[in-house]
Amino acid sequence: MATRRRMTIKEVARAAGVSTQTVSRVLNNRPDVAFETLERVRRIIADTGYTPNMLARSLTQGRSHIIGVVGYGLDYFGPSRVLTGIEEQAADLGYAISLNLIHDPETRDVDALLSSLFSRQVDGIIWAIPEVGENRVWSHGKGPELPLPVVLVGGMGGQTSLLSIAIDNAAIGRIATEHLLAGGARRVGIITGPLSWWEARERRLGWRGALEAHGLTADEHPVAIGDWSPNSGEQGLYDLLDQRPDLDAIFASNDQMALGVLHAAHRLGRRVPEDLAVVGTDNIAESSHFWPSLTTVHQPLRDAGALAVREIDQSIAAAPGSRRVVGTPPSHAVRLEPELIVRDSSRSVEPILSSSNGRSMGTHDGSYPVSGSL
Amino acid sequence: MATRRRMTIKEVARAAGVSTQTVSRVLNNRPDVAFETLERVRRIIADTGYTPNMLARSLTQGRSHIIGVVGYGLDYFGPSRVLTGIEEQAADLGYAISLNLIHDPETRDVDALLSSLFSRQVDGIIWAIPEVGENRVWSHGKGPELPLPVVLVGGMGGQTSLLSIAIDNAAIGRIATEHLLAGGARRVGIITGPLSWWEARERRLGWRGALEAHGLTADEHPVAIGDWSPNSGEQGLYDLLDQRPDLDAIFASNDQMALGVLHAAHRLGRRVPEDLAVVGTDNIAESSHFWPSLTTVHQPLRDAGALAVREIDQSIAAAPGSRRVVGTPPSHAVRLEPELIVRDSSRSVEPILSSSNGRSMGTHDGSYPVSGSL
DNA sequence: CTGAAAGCGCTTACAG
DNA sequence: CTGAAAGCGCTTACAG
Repeated sequence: MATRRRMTIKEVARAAGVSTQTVSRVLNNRPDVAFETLERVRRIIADTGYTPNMLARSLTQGRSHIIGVVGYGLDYFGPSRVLTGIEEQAADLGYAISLNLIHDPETRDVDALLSSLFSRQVDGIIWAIPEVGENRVWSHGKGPELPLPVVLVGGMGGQTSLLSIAIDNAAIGRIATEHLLAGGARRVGIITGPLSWWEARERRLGWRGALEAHGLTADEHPVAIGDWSPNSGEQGLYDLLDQRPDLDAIFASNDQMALGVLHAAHRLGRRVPEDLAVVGTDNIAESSHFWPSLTTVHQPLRDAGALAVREIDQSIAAAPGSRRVVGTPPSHAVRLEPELIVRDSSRSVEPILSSSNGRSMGTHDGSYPVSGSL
Repeated sequence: MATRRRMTIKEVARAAGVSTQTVSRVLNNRPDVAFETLERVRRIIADTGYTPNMLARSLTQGRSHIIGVVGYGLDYFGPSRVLTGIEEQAADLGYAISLNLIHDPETRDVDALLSSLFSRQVDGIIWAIPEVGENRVWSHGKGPELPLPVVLVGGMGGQTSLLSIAIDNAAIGRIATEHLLAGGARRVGIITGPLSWWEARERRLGWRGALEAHGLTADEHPVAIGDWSPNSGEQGLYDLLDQRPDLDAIFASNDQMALGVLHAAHRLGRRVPEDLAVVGTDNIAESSHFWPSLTTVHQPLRDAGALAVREIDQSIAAAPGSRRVVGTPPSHAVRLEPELIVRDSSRSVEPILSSSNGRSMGTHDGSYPVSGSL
C-alpha cells in the first residue's frame, strides 16, 4: 500500500521560505531569480524529489504538450513503422503521445474518437490510419472546423484543408513493374491489396501505368485481389496462373503476399526468378532471408511519421501567442518517394552477388523528395 | 486559421440558466437532476458540441484515466503484440494510453521516464520492455516507493513487490526441444537470443532441461548466440554445424532467426526437415508460409498485455476511496503458458497434412494457465 | 528580484 | 432537486 501523497508547489514554497510563484519561476527557468534563492529552491526540489503536476500546468497554459495519435493496429508493418517515427520525433520535441488504435479500418465512428482526443486537450492530432472506404475525418465535414492542427498520414488527402503526408504509392507500383520489365518480363501479373484501400488502388495504378508506358496493354496482364496476408498471396498466384499460364513476373503489393507467392511457386515447382520473377513491397525485416531473397520496395514510413510531428509542432509554434489559438498546417499533400531494393527473386540475368541484403536501385537518395509543396 | 475558443461549463450553465454544478451533474450522469433540467442541459450540450475539459476534471478528481506505458520499439514482434493487448484492454476500460518507447533496452535512465510519467499524473504504469541487463525499475530501488500501481510485463520479476506478468519462457525452450526429440532428433542445437536478455536465458534453460530430462548431456549439444535477426540465424547454423556436423535439429529462439536457418539450409543443400528439423519461436504471421512452413511456439503476448491493464485497473479500483491513495497489485509473478504449433519444418515422420497453417500440439488450451498466483 | 491576487475549468462537500 | 463557496496545483499579469 503506497499512500504517499504527492507533493505540491506550496509545500516546496513553504520549505524554501518563498512564494509559490518564485518556485514556479525556478521550475520554468526564468532568469529573474536571485542566485541564492535559486539555489535554495533547487536544493529543496532535489531533496524532496518534487515533480510539478503537468495537469495543472497544462490547465493554466492551455497546452497539454500531448499529441493525439490515431493509428491502425500494430500488426501491420506500415502503420507500426509510421508510429515509430511519430513516437521518436515526439519524444525529441518534448511531446507525450496519446495512443488510440482503431481496429476496423472502415470504422465511421470517428466522431467519438475525435471528441475524446479533443476533451483531453491534445495540442494536435495525427491521423495515421490507412485510408479505407470512407473512414476519414473530413468525410464528416469536420476537417476545417477542428480548432487544433491535424495532419493526415498515409492517405490520399487533398480533399480538405488538412495537410496530408504519404508515400507515393503509385510510384511503388511503377518502379516495381519497370524493374520487372527491364529484367525481361513479358507478362507481369499483380496481386493487389483490398481495393477499398487507397494504397492498394494507387499501387495498381502505378503497375498499370508502367505497362502502358512500355506500349503494353494492361488488360492482357492478370490481376488478383489479395487481403495483404500470405495466404492470399499464395491463392493469388494460383489465380494469376489460371488467367495466364504464361505469366513470368509478379508484383505483389506487400511482402507477406509476396511470401505467399514464393511458397506457392515452390509447391508448383516454378523456379524463382528463372520461371517467375517476384517483387514485393515494404522491405520487412524477413524479406532479405526469404528463399530466394525478395526484391521489394522500401517506403520511408518512419520519415513520414516524424515529418507529421514536426508539422504539428510548427503549427503550434506558429500560433500568434495567445492561448488556444493555433495555426493550421498548410493544406497540401506531401509525397515521399519509395525506393527499390533488388534481391534474388528478380535477379534473373545478372550474376548473383555475394550479399543477400540487396542494394538500392532507387533513383532517390532517401532524403525527402517531395512532389507536393510544403 | 482556426481560432475558435473552447467552450466551458460556465457557458453551458449560462445558456441553460442553471449553475455549473448542475451541468456537472448532468455530465456525470448523477441521478439527482430534475427531468426537465436534464433535458434542457442535454440539449444545449448536444447543440453546442460542448466537451468537458478532461484536464480540469482530472485535476479535481486526482485521477487522469491515463495509463503510462513504457514499451520497447514496435519493430520487435513480442513487444508490439503486448502493446496491442494493452491498448485494446485500456480502451475497453476507458483509459487513455500515454506511450513511451525506449530505444535502447539497456538504458539505465529510467528515472527521467518515470518522473515524466509521474508528473503527468498517470493512474498507473505498465513497464513492458524486455528485461535486459539492469534496465528494470526496481534496480533503482524505486519499486515499492512509487505511489502508484506498476505492473511489469515480460521480465523475470519477483525481486520486488511489483506484479510481474510474463510468458513462461523456459517452457518455450522445453516444449520445442521435447517436440524435436520426440520426432527422433538426436543432436539438438540451439540459437539463443543475446544472453543479456532474460527471455533468451530462460529459453536456453528450457532447452537444456528438456535434453537432460531425456538423459542427454546438454554440453554435447551445440549453442550459438544470435541477436534475434535473420542474419544471425543464418550465421548461427554455420556455427552450429562447425561445432557438430552431425546436427539434426535446431531450436531457434525466435522466428526471424529460424528463417535465417532455413535460408542457410537451402544454401547448404540440407533438406528441412529430413536432414535438419527446425523449430522457431513467436509464430509471426509469415512463419506459416516460410519454405518449409515453420514449426514454432506461440506466446499469448496479447493476453499478457490485456491482463496487465486489468491488474492496474483493479489496483486503482481497490483504492480505499480517498484520492491519490491506491492499492498496490499483489506482488507475484504470473506466468502464461506458450503453445507449440507444428508445421512442416519439423514434421519428418508423419505424412504432410493438407494445411500449412499447422495445428496446435500444446497441452494448453489457450485460456490463462497460470503457474504463479494472482 | 519577489509576492498578493486572480484565474485555468472543472468537482466536491455543504446548505437549503 | 439546486446553488454559493472552496479547492485541485499550477501560471499569468500586476505591483512594488
